[in-house]
Amino acid sequence: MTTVETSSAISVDCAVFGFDGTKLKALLIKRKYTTDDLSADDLKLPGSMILENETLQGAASRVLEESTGLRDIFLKQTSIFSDPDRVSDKEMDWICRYHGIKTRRVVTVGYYALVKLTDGIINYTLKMGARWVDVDDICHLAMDHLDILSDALSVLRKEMIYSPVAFELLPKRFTMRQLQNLFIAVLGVEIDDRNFRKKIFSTGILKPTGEKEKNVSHKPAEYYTFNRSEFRKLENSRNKLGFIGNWSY
Amino acid sequence: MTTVETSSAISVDCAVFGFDGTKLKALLIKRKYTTDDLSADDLKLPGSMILENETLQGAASRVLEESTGLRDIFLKQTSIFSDPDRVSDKEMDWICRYHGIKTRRVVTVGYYALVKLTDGIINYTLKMGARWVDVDDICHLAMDHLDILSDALSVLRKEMIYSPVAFELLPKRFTMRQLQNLFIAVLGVEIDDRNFRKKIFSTGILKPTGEKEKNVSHKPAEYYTFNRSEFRKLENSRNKLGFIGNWSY
DNA sequence: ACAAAAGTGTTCCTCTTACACCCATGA
DNA sequence: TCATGGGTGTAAGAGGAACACTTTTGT
Repeated sequence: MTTVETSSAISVDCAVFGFDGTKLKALLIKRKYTTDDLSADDLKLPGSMILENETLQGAASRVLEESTGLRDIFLKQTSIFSDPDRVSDKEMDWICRYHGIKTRRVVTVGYYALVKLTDGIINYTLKMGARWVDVDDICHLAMDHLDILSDALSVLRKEMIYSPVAFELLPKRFTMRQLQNLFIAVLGVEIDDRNFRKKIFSTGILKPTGEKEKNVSHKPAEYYTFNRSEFRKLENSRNKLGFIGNWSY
Repeated sequence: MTTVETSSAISVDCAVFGFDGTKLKALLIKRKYTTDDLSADDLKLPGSMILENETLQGAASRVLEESTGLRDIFLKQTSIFSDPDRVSDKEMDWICRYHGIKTRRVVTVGYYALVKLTDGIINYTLKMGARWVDVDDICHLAMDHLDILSDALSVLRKEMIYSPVAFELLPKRFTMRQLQNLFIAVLGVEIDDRNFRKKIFSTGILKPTGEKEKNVSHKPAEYYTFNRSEFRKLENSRNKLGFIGNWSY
């Protein structure tokens, strides 16, 4: 039996996703404190150490509110990053200085959040010195934040297929095309227009608003809303357990 | 910006599952140190604090090896349990004494492991004072370990449907009936014999051994093995991305 | 009138489901 | 010979995939 005293700092880092109608974006912030060794212009995910009386979920919510001004947004845990060497010594110095703590090790818990992008939020995040960057264009981040982001993205992909998280990324009213573009952007696949509409409508979770696009130089598209209560009903009548061994992939 | 010094002990707890041909079992251990307040006969999941230079996965592997004598078994992270009040003060005393540490808070990371039950392992675990208990019969565990176990079970259920983890729980050679019973036990559903065989065979991931049961008072069943390389092939040719919006549940 | 995106149906095919009887063995 | 579980086929229905043209609007 091992009885070594061992304790670690625990942080959360949030991959915050938004969708601009065409591209999937992630919220990145500039590191505020830089030293000679660490370049001033690299980006990181919003994150924080957890406070004494906080759950991890609570810490992640707080981070989200600090960086976007939003409460009650979709937020879910992904993985934990616990490699003892996940941050270099230099990075460790930075972290201790930035957070005003002293520790030899930081274990971080990844979260992913989904945000409905509006002008208000974009302005707010800009004011906070944050940026919404196309996920496809992100090839480097501070520390292991690219790993955390990639992991979050892969979780998002899975969830998009099996649960209606898509609607967390769309405005209240949206067109079929926006919904379809979202699937295309996140999953990176081509989707047939007709089959897509058929499939979505067959679930009955979309409610037509009767309103249409205006000032578009083509046939205006109808706006829909997500019928969450209808979805709940479907969810409860889940008799789809014949799905034994979908191992075709 | 909050700059409170904060650090926590991090532990791992492992839900270790085994299958005896009919029932799904979990490995439980008795708490070794008891006090006046804590009853001596409650059970917990195998677990440990993480050591200084260990990843979480490493700590979980170590726990598994300590409690089963096995290395290289299936092991995967589930969730993190970080409620500041997840263990009572009394429990906290026990933990500090048991692990020889001093801390105000323990965050624990859940893992689930899958073990091929053999006489060897059952004997080993018995010698270690551990027991294999029907998961259906477990209604109380120390601390929040029942939550951790339930969470692990729900992850196992999902994984059983979408990936071939079933074979981690079966001996190298197994009959169709064993495989089917495993699905029934884990998923809690009825499964039609003929459709099940058809589905499994159609994937091509089972290799007949030509060998049959002996000394059974009925037509002897054939033994099969899991064709992992064939599965890898299937896995790589995953062109099943038409699965858009399986929200029928 | 033209450019641009919205909206709409049908056919083919695969996969899922439901269902009942004979076979091989040990007792 | 009987009890026990192993092993097999088919038909009907649902859901997925592929595919092309007309409609509405702004310019």
